[in-house]
This record gives sequence, C-alpha cells and structure tokens, in this order.
Amino acid sequence: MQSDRRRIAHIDMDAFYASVELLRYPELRGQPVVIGGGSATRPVELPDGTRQYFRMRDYAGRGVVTTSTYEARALGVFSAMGIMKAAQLAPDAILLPTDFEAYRKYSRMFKEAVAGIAPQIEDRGIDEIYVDLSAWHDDVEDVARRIKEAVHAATSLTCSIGVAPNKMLAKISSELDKPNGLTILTRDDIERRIWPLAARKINGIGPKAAEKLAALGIETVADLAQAQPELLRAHFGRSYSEWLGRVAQGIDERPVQTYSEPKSISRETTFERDLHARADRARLSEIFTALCVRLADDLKRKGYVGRTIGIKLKYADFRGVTRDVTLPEPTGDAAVIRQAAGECLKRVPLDKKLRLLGVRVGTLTHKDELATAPVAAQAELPFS
DNA sequence: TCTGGGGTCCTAGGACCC
DNA sequence: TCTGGGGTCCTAGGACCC
Repeated sequence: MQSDRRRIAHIDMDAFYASVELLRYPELRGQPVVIGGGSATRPVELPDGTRQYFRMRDYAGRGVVTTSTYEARALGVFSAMGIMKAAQLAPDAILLPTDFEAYRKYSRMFKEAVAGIAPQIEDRGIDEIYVDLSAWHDDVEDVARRIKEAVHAATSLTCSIGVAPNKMLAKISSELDKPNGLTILTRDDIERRIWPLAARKINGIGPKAAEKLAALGIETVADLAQAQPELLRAHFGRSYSEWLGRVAQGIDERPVQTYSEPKSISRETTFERDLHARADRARLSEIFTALCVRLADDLKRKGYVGRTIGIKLKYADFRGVTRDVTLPEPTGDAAVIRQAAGECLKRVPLDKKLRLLGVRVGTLTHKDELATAPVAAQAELPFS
C-alpha cells in the first residue's frame, strides 16, 4: 500500500462517560454534569420517583474529573482536574460516580458496531479506535457516515470521526468538528487546517515538550514545520527531534495494529488520607495484600502470568518511586506476588508519608504456554 | 482539602556474555 | 601496560496517552 494512499479513520466517542450517564439520567441533558465521584455521589431515588443528585460543592476527597458534559466544560471543568478545584468553578454542577462496568459495556457495543462495517480496528482504549479504510472503494465520507449511523443505532451515542492519510492526522481531524463531527482531511488540507493548531495538539507532544517548544518560540504546528532541524536536535535529542520534524510535515507511517499483547498488568490505589509506614503499618499491609490479590485475580481472568514484580509509590509531596524484581519463573499467585513486592518495598525509603501504593506484574506470558518443569531436573543438580 | 488508575514507550547505566 | 565491541537482560525514572 503506497503510504499516501492510505485512508485512516480515527473514531472518538463524544464525552463518552458523561454521555453514557445521560442515557441513564436523561433529565440531566443540557446541564453541567461531571463524572468522577465515588459511590457516595450516587443519586438518591426519592419516594416520589424523582432523583436527588449530588452537587459538586458537597464533595470532599481526592478524586479527579474523568469526563464532563460540554456544559460543564464551558464553565472550565476538564478531565484530570481535581474535583475540589473544579467545584470552585462549578459548585452547582452535578457530580456522578464513575461506573466503568457500564462504560466497558458501551465500549464493546460501539466497537462491535464499527467492526460490522470495517473490521481493521486498532483499539486505543475505552472510547476511541483507529480504523483502516484503505481497502474501501466506496467514497470514504459515505463509509464514515455509515459507521456513525451504526454506532448511534447500537448505543444511542454520537461519535466524531476524522479520516486522513495517517493515524496522527486522523486523530487531530476527529477533534476538528466535535461533537458528532466528520472531517475528511487530505494532504492538501494540511497547511490550512493543521498548521495553525497548537503544537500540543499532536499526539505525542505533551505538556513538557510543549513548554520546551514554547521557550524556543515554537507555538504552532507551522512553527514546528518551519523550525531548523539543528535547533530541534539541540534541545530534544536525535530520535525525538526527527520525529517532531516528520509529524509537523504530516508524515506518520505507523500501521493500524489490529492486535497487541499486553506488556504489564497493575493495580494501584490512592489512600483517602496519607499513611505512614510505621504509624499505619497494619492498614498499609492490608491494602498492599488486597492489591496483590486483585492483581492475581486480573492475571487469572486474563490468562497471564509474569516474571517481573514491581511496586510504585507516591509520597505525600507527590514524588514517586518504583522498584522491581525479576523472578526466575513467572507467577500469577497472590502470595508470591505479595512476597516479591514486599522485598521491593524494603528497598525504598519509608520515612515520609505515602499517598499511593501500586503493584505491577510485567514480562507476561500466557498461562497455557507455560513450559512444564523438566522431570529429570533433580538428577541434573550437581552433588545431589 | 490541588493533582485517579491503567497503560505504553523510551533512555540510560551496569552486569554479563561471547 | 591509554583501556574492543557488540548483544541482551535488568532496573529506575520519566514523558505521554486515555
């Protein structure tokens, strides 16, 4: 496939979690609604059949906004913002608990609806996918409209689609006309539609890189496209600077990957209040063990075992450290994970209060591919 | 009482091996 | 007797994404 002839769609569900909640609570449509609370923020069904909703101003805790409706965004409330901070901007907005089970269900429904039309799908998380439409002879706008209709028929939800010659441009395009948008972008549109955008809009340029670019006077994609390669090279290293140069020109050859094996599986939790390794030893130990048990459950359910056991912790000052250890044999056993993770924990300073603890298993293999232990192993031992 | 939880990829140094 | 040179594995940290 000649690379410029590719037709890649990026499909992004509109305000996904919030939109799923609005299906359940249709009377909230048109209001600022924020998703991200714990179970304490669940609406209360009153005897008269109405519901009493939790207001942002009544929230106390360490949660963050996972999604908000467009009405809430208009008040300045965005994903990843602390709920306490968001409550100052929108004290009367309604806060709902996150219900991942429901979102996963709708995620499956939307992906199946797309797969019914175009099966070359790359999963990019719960609410977005890439689809390779290169083989389609039909008009791509037509195909994209059919996909939108199929998604809506299956879920009652809207999505936004960008179609472009590669994934990076498709991803940006799907945002250009949100919500319920459809943008078809060709090479000839790059200068007019992509170059004026902030460099930060490119997937892979995050807050740190954007800040460094701004310090060099590079704000937009056009600035980046016209930057001297030597300047970028001097500030970002060879690999990343060359990538910056390519994406600014709209070049991205990554294929749509219809399958990938997981590399690691983890569980972590932020405590309701900061805990101290000594003063709160029993509580910490309890939480630590529970994380290992949940992780072992995840591994079992997904059919994996892993050799690298790691921990992650965050101190009250938000600095984080990780430690890991690689075992001779893979495991999926909670007690083995707990033991190895406990050894990792001993290698970390525990003089300050902690706010988060996590456990991870990496270097995964499929459980059923596990080689059986050699029967004669004992006979091979020297001096036995 | 700012700042979740689940991931991926990259870099870089040291160990170890041939 | 101015110190090769690859290759892989392990570990730690960090940027980034949804």
